[in-house]
Amino acid sequence: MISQTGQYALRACVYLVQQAGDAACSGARIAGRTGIPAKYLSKILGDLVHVGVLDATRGKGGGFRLRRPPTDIRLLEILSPFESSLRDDTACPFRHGECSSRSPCPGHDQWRIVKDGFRNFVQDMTLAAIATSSAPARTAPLRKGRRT
Amino acid sequence: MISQTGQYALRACVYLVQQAGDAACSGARIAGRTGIPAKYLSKILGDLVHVGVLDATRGKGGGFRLRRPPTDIRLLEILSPFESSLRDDTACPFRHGECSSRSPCPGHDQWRIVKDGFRNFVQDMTLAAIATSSAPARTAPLRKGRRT
DNA sequence: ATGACTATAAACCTATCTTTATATCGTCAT
DNA sequence: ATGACGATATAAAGATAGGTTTATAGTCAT
Repeated sequence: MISQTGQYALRACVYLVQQAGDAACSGARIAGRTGIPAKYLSKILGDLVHVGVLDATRGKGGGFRLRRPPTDIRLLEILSPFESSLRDDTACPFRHGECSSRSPCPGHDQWRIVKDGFRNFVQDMTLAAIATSSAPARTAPLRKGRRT
Repeated sequence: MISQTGQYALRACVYLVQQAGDAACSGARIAGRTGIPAKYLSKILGDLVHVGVLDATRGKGGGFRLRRPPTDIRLLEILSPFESSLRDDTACPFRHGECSSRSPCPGHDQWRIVKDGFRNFVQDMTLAAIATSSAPARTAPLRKGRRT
């Protein structure tokens, strides 16, 4: 449901939150602790720099760090560079072309509940919420069935 | 959320239900009507024969047809040959190893609601339900949050 | 009637292209 | 010089296409 790459991105960011605060964290270090293949992770982290989730500083003592506080980063932001289904609104999987909200195919509504469940999850859940080992700390309540 | 291939499989089966009943339908015909690349579809349909969803007869007048009544076929059956996430139970996307139902990470429960929503959908929804153009005709009610 | 021919259609095998996952090398900062 | 990011190449998987083989059913001449 979430691609390997997407999961790597999430896990790396979670680690950065836990490693909290001060110094930057090298890619190699994150890879070691999270069990993600080091070289591949470096590419992923690079993408997260491009979209503005991470900051990178090179050279000795450099590494990656979150650009904004984790309470302000939604999972959607971390995942969307890697999950095409989150970027372009995928069409109805049951019909060829002619299936919209206006003339829905059977199953359309039920499917949207599922799809929206996923989308709302990554859209409302913050990085802080999944990283803090304490209480759920849900910043925004999950609302279901929001119509598009 | 559902792979291209999985969507093709669903759409082809839906077409077979609509084309209802009697004669077998050639792969080329299905491809033409559903807009699915013909050669690729033939491979997909072959897979669906292997798992017992479809019957195939060769030669003139041959083609594909459903092996069982569509009210008896769950979407899960059609999708599982193509969606690895439906076959092997994917682990928690937020943590490395140590995250179970017993010691859940934050976000674990919310994520399971989303994941179960998807799984229950494909598990409960029948092919007939998404193919009949009339009322939803939901055979089994969707239950949510069933714990594993 | 019956064998041969032909049209039809699935099955199979391989080749290409795109996306995803991974490794190698180069570049920059201290 | 060394630690660490960055861009580029390779590998594997998913998606697509081409062509050949095999099986079946109808047709047609003898």
